[in-house]
Amino acid sequence: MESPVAKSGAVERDSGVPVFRQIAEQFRAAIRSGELVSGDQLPSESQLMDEFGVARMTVRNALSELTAEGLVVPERGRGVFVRARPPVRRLASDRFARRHRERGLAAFSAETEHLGEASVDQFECAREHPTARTRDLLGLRPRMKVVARRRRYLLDGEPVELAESYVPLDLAAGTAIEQRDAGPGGIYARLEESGHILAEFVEEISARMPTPEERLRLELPSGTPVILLTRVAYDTAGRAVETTDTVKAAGRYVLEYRFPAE
Amino acid sequence: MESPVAKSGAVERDSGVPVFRQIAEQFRAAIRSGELVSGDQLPSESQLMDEFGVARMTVRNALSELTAEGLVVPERGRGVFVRARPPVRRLASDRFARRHRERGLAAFSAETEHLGEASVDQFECAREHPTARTRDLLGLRPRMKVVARRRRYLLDGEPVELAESYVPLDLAAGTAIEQRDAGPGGIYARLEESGHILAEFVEEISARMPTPEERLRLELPSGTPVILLTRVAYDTAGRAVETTDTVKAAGRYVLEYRFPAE
DNA sequence: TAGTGGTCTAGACCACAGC
DNA sequence: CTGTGGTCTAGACCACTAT
Repeated sequence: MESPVAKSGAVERDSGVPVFRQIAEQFRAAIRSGELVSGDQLPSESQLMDEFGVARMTVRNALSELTAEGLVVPERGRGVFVRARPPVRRLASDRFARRHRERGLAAFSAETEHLGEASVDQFECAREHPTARTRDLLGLRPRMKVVARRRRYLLDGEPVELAESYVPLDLAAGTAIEQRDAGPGGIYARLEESGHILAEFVEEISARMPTPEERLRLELPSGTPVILLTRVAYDTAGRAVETTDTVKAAGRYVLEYRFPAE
Repeated sequence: MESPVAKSGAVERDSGVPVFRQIAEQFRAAIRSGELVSGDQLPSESQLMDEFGVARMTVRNALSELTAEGLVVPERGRGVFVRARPPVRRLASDRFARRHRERGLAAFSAETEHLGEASVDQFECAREHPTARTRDLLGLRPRMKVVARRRRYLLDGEPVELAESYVPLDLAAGTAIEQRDAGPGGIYARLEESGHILAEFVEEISARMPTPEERLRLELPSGTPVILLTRVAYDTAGRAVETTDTVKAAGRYVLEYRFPAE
């Protein structure tokens, strides 16, 4: 394995800066400068031990720091590679416009129409008691139930998003909202058909590290955070008629919002 | 150190699940269930070695996994603690409303008016050539310069946000935009005074792990991502008159956007 | 001074990828 | 088969915190 870093492999033992951090910094610099690009292989651990004259743990410490930063991805039996940056997907805030529903597109389809081939490979639907948070978002009284729709979305066969939608039971009972396929235009279209014309969406965005379960289901490399997006839909009477929690792989998405300066 | 996990400290050596991961999972469960709460101290490394009958590296591996997930924070010479969750700050999308400027509040002040005492402790201002990305966002021709304002914002004395704003030089030259204190209402107020009435904002949001420099400047514990927010301000003529890149500690913020269902 | 986490060494055995 | 990263052991010295 030839690496620009390998040749200049030198660390100061008594500089006060830990050796493993010096090694990590050399690779950080190489990646920043473009010397190493997406998919490039780093020298193996044993090569790095030789080149820097350190123990294996020191090398692994350096590599795990880079892994935690999301810069490199180790592959068992193969090597450590500079992380490939999948193309970024842009979600514009008009993605729930009525014109999309009128063309028969559900929310996720409208979002991703130009981004790839969308599909759902995990789906659960149930009537249940909402969590306190969901109850607050929907403005429900205690003991009222909701219809919960949980699903995993794929784009071109790769998992990109986990979503959980909740609709108050009195609005969803017996409708296509309780079916796997909620019909053309999705659940928003069904809600409007039953007289709840949508007036406003409120979205909340935050980010954090994924839970182990989310890392598995979204097939995330370590060192990559998730974006949490919660949307609440209000009808023209000001009632919250639906809320969706989504977990997206950060770095695969950019969210865009436009708003007037008033 | 008494810990609920410590007493049930048991791992299966040949279950196929790595021992360090089993140890980590026990603490994850304890934190999830509320058995361990913010600020609680975990058993020390040597206690964990005894309780689980493993080597120190195995214990440290478990702890570093929890650290990378942002669940715990090690403190040198003191111990490992369940991470304190600072209060979440909500930023509503009306935070740039003209009414705030008319009250003399600059953007950050309007954002954070109810959240704490805002201040700036690092400031740089320079005329320079923009990066390709900034030039695109502002729709500038090559070789046009911008005024760059870089600063670090504090809330109640704690760093919460890094911001870099860019204004085309022809709009900023000689104005208060080049001063540290851009005056009442901030740079948006100055732009409107010079005839560029603001019409629309476009914000882009993404998230990633911080660079080492960002981690230092924002005093972030490891295992906590940052939210990147880029805003472009357009005037009534449709010209991009300003753009700001901000880096926020995720987990300290929730962003909120409201938009009509159209 | 005793206890904590931070760094580092020098080994070992394993599962997995690729030839 | 060889080389890779994944896991684990058993030590060592250090800087820092608290008492």
